[in-house]
Amino acid sequence: MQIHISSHDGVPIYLQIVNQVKYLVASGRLAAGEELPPIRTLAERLLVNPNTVARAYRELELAGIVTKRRTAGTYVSDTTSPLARRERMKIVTERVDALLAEARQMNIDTDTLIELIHERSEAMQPAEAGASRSKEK
Amino acid sequence: MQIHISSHDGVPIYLQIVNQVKYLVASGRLAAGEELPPIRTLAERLLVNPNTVARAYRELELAGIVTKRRTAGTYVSDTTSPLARRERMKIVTERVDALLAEARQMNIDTDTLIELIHERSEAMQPAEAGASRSKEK
DNA sequence: TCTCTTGTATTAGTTCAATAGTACAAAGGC
DNA sequence: GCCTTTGTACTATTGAACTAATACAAGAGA
Repeated sequence: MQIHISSHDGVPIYLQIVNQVKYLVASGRLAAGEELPPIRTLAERLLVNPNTVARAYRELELAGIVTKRRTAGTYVSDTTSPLARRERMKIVTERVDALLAEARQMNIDTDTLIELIHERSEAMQPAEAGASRSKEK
Repeated sequence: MQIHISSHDGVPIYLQIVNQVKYLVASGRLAAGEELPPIRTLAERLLVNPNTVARAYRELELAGIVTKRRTAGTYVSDTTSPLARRERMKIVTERVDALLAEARQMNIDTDTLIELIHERSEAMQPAEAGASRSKEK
């Protein structure tokens, strides 16, 4: 599993791990059922404290991305399950609400906002070929 | 100007001030050109240190919401000016990019996202009658 | 010019999130 | 049963964000 930490670029180490694992899973490079490195192993490789990795794994479990089995290791959850999708929609909905609130505060109407989203979406570099995204919805 | 601080509900005082002023401006209760209370006055009223209010005003100036004149006071900026709008769009664009990144990470495509935005937008309670939003765009 | 009122700058204290150090607990294989 | 490997729990340290105390600077108006 390819993870890289940039110390002191502002974003906490545990969050860097969380985000990169999320990305690996979203892009299909980490398949459902696959095992993540043990906490200590990853901690050693990244030169951080095991607790920091443990925290990242805990957040990932909370987010439904992985499942931990007490002494057997940590595994990628089945992301395509309806529950997982529902959870993800819940999170994105929160972000959308926040965005709408801010846009309203700035006198930017919904149509303009959606137009902006189309623009930025097209401007984004396309995902990797191996991504599983295209299979969903 | 009606501002209330709830001490220790987690969100920093200066941010509470920023948000409430933003809201007052967006809702039209604070019109462009109107003067905000002097830093010391508001600090006294809210029972906080003048520096805390000063920080809030600084953030508001950065956000283009208000303009400070060295010894004359702080005034609500003309929000309808093209420059101000450009600044606001810049900020919202950042938020949009972050949202798109997160959605992609969660295997939620742009169409689904836009659909969600429509839903949530309609679910939001309508703005106040006095808002100036309707005049723009 | 003087003085009052405005925002500004510098410094220090306090709180809290992030990380690390270290010891514990549980399950599986020999 | 014992040992290794897994995740867990507790405590301490550190650094950044927030707030405050206090002194400074500059413009408006009598």
